[in-house]
Amino acid sequence: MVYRRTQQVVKRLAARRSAILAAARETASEGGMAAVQIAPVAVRANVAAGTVYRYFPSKADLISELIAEVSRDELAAIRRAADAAPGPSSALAAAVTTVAVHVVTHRKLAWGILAEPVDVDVTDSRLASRRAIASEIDLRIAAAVRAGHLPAQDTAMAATALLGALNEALVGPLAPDNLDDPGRMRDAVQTATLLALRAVGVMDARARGLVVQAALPAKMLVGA
Amino acid sequence: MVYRRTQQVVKRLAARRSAILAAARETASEGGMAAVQIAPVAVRANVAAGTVYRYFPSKADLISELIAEVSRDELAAIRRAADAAPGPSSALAAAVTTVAVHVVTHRKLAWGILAEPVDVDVTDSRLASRRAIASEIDLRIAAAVRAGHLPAQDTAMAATALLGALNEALVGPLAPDNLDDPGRMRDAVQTATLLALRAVGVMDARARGLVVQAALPAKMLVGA
DNA sequence: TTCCGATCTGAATAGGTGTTCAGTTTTTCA
DNA sequence: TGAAAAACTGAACACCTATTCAGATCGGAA
Repeated sequence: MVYRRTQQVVKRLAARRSAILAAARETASEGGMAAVQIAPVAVRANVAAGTVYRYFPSKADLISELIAEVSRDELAAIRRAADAAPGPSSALAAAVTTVAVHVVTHRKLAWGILAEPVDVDVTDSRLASRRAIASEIDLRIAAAVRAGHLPAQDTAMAATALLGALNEALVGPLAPDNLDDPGRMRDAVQTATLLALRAVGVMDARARGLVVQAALPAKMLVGA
Repeated sequence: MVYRRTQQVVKRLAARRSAILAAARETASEGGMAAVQIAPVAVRANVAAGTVYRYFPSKADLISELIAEVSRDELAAIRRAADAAPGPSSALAAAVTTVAVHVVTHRKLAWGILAEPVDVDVTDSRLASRRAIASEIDLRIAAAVRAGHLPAQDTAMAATALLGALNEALVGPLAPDNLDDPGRMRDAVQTATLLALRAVGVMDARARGLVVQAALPAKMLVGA
């Protein structure tokens, strides 16, 4: 054996891998998944097209990992926000608001991860991503139900529907325009969150209160 | 002028056009939009691939018209159901139930029309389709608000979110399995409809009643 | 310094499907 | 019946981008 991966090399390899993923993420954020093509991503990451294949077996794997990464970040943010809340209802509201804020602030990326047509099959990672977020919301709904704050219900379907409502209202093609305007964005987030919370049975008045409370911490997360 | 389109020919042309569209629709129903390729559709419609292009300028046009057609049918069903209802709340419930029943009974088609990746750009027709359905729901929500049955709200976003909830819960990748089983299907439709109605502010108890009432007519529509 | 394997490069390749079009068939009408 | 026009056929083409791979370069050990 005359060659061994030195620490330095290991680091550089890892850095390159990250660079490629980051390039893919930036590209998706700017131009949607359609823009995530091997050649442009490679250029952005300062490598040749062929090099991408030394790090990812295929484009599908690259995009899958991009989806997984974004999904992990989002999940972490949701947990952070929810765990900081004083009770189950607040936690749910915080979780939902966090999702809402995240998707409006990264609409193209969110759309790309959720539903934008891609030429490779990323069904599985999209499913996993959805499942992860939905499970987390499911847990929070279930906790609120146990606390007697919400009516008994099919929490899995409730979580799914809640996210569907949020996504369609905020990132789907029928989402309001001018969501880049901070004021409109805040309104949209609050309105959508209110709808989502009412869907699972939070009473209207209570929901409004929770939304307003939850909005601040979630807003702060954006800067982080 | 030595050639004129005779009535017979006009009919045959129209029939062929319909046959091609029908073939596309069947193909989409069975295999999703991904299966809608020119060659297979042409075979199914008993024409050559080239002939498709005498009726539709491009695959994008073919699919766009497929989307528009399905959308028209759906809209008509919604209106029929809602108009038959005794009051604004019932009308809304009937409309929502109709959508729910339609999407669960034609899940692949619904998914294809809503969100499945397609290799051609059908953004516009998808948008138009969503907009048409959403507008109709919007109207119904607004009517219920005017009647004092629902709190004042952003009816446009409410309609969008409501449909998002329904679609995600019933046709999205997280929808329950075994929706082919009639019992499960009925449960899923009722649960999703309940969630959707609560989102726009229908009180829980009232919503349950409306859902049960609306379910029957909507079920009947399926057979029609 | 020198050698060898790992890594990188980027032009060439591959594969799949929408689209075209030259030739064939069908239809109309004098 | 014959001629002209429309309609149809289906094999060939075009296009696009993921993927490959032979050669160039880099990094580590003796």
